[in-house]
Amino acid sequence: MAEYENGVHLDEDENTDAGDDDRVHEWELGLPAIDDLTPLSQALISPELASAFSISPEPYRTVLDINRASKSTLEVLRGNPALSQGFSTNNNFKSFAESTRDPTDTEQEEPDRYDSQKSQRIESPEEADSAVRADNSADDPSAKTAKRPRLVWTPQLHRRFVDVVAHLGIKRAVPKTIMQLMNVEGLTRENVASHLQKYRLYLKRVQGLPGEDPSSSDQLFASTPVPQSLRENGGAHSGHGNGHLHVPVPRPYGATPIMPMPVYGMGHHGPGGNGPGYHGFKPNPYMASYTHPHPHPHPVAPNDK
DNA sequence: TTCCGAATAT
DNA sequence: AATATTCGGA
Repeated sequence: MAEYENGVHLDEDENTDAGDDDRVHEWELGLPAIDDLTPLSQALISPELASAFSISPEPYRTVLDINRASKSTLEVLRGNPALSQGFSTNNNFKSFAESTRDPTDTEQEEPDRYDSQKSQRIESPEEADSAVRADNSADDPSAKTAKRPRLVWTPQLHRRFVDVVAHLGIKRAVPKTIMQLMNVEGLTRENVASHLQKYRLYLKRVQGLPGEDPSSSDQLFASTPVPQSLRENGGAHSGHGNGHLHVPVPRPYGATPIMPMPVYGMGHHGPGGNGPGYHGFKPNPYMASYTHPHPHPHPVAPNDK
């Protein structure tokens, strides 16, 4: 399937050597924010639909592969021939807005970036790429020993999280792996573990008891669709040798596309009247993959533990 | 030894 | 409530 796709093309009419970095930068700025794109984990068509129409299953590819690929792409774009590997600690996309920063800076740890302009958070890829902390007073450059400020799970981060977890499937979704695949600067395994714990609780709640008052649920979680790949399934991945065994039950569309309403953005307040209807997110082209909490939608091998 | 996950702490 | 830390067990 196509990856993040943007119909952007470069104009070749001008110089091609001199201000390359600038041009690349400019080009990058024109790209949609990472969160505006349909997530990699989200199949463009539902599995049911795919098999119903005999669409060849997408070759298995891990997010890791994709990350690596995009990294190479970026490096090629900026003419960096150093294509050595080793990604888990490298950040692919940063340095976007970093051209304005000190170019001699070699350090790239320490995820400290917090907007002093609280009212305007620009949605950009790097926003989700570095963990946003609530404090940036400590400047100990060593990532160890220094107590990191509490991680704030912004909608962007959570999105990424859900994305990765969905990709892995509930069984493979363990903190370390999630953390690696999320590839968020400064994000620790503990951070993920903690969030994962909570997320699992949330899933249990929601999948168990249908028809609940949305107001009683977490805003953050409620605003993110629960991928069907999380339905106590091994994760629809490489595992099966040849999967003709599935009984796809093609469900025609017109089902019940849920469009979770994002209501976050500002800090803690009750459901009182909020001023500006802050919407940071455009509706996602999610397919109707998740209708109502039906216990067993599909051919699911109860392959839990 | 590293990692996971539940319990517990802040 | 949200996130961190602890801790027993795989």
